[in-house]
Amino acid sequence: MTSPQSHPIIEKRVRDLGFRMTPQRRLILNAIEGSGEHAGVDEILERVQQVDPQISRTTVYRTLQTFSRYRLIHGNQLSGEKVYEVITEDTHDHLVCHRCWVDIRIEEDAFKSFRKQIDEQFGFLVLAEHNIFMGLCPDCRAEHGDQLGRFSEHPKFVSKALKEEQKK
Amino acid sequence: MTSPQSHPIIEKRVRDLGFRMTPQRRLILNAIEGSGEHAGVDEILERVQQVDPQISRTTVYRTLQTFSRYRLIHGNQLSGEKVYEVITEDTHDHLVCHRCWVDIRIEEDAFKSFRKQIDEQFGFLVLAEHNIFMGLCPDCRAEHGDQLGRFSEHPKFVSKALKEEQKK
DNA sequence: TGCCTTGTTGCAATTAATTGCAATAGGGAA
DNA sequence: TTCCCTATTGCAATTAATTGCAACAAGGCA
Repeated sequence: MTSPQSHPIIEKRVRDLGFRMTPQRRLILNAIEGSGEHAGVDEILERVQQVDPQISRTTVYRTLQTFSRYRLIHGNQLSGEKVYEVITEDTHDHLVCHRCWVDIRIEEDAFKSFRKQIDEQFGFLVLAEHNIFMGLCPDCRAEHGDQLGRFSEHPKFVSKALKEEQKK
Repeated sequence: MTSPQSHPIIEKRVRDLGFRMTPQRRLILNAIEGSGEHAGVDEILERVQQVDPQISRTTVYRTLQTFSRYRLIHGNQLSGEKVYEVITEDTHDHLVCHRCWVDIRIEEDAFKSFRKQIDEQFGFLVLAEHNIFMGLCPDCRAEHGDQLGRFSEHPKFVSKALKEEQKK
């Protein structure tokens, strides 16, 4: 399932920045790309170790940090968990529902006019991409109205919740 | 300097949610409000312990987590550090420069049309507020153009960098 | 006001994330 | 292809963040 070469363009960018393309890094990039859009650290480590169990957690942390810093990947806080995605030309944003945690992917276009407005008004160039905007999805609005309710639900991923269950 | 009652409205919201208003929590809220806009965990702990050195780091972590979860405060990832601000009626966003880290505060208005657009297009109600949008400020654009440069600068706060220096 | 329930605190222990360093290996140059 | 420089890795150690639990105290109720 895991392709030997994650993404030729990214690999080139890694090298162009003076970094070395190691098997570990390739696997990490694959793990991020291969797991839907958003991958957490644990999920990445697990996927990576399925191929090579030798790879250390340290390497994963360090790679994510380095690549984030140089904008090869993008880390985002998604309800408690920090998740990563690879930055490609295909930029987009996310609408995530506070209540049901559905993740609606939207194309950059929707954000473009905001960017333009900020440029005109402040002269500031917004580079932010892969934004996650929390809110309420159409279904939840229809069912519960525009209120968040007394409390927002606990921000747990299915995978994490499952793992917790299995422990017990 | 530190007012005995951080913010009557917030205190009410805390109680309304069924939480208890303890001296520790009051100090923590004060610490956040009192330290410009964005306060990191260490800064909060330091400020709080200036008044009552007994207050534990655990309590700070736990309060921030609980209050974030219930949207009394808002945590944001600002270049490596997680920072908090109290959520009041006065919502606003931030433009932070990748290069010089200047923080430009902008009123919600600029974001409103984006919100409206998303509502019309997807039926999704964007609640996200206190957003931090990274980009390039007018000064840096004038000096260096619209490129980020080969690498983005290390995301360190002055306060943190200072502390590091003092250690050595 | 004083009692009592139960949310909250602080300690200690646990788990997660980061860092220092010696060994390893990517990949440019010969 | 081989050599060599140095970025990267993995281990162990350190530091940061979370959790369990007994003691404490906020604040509703009599």
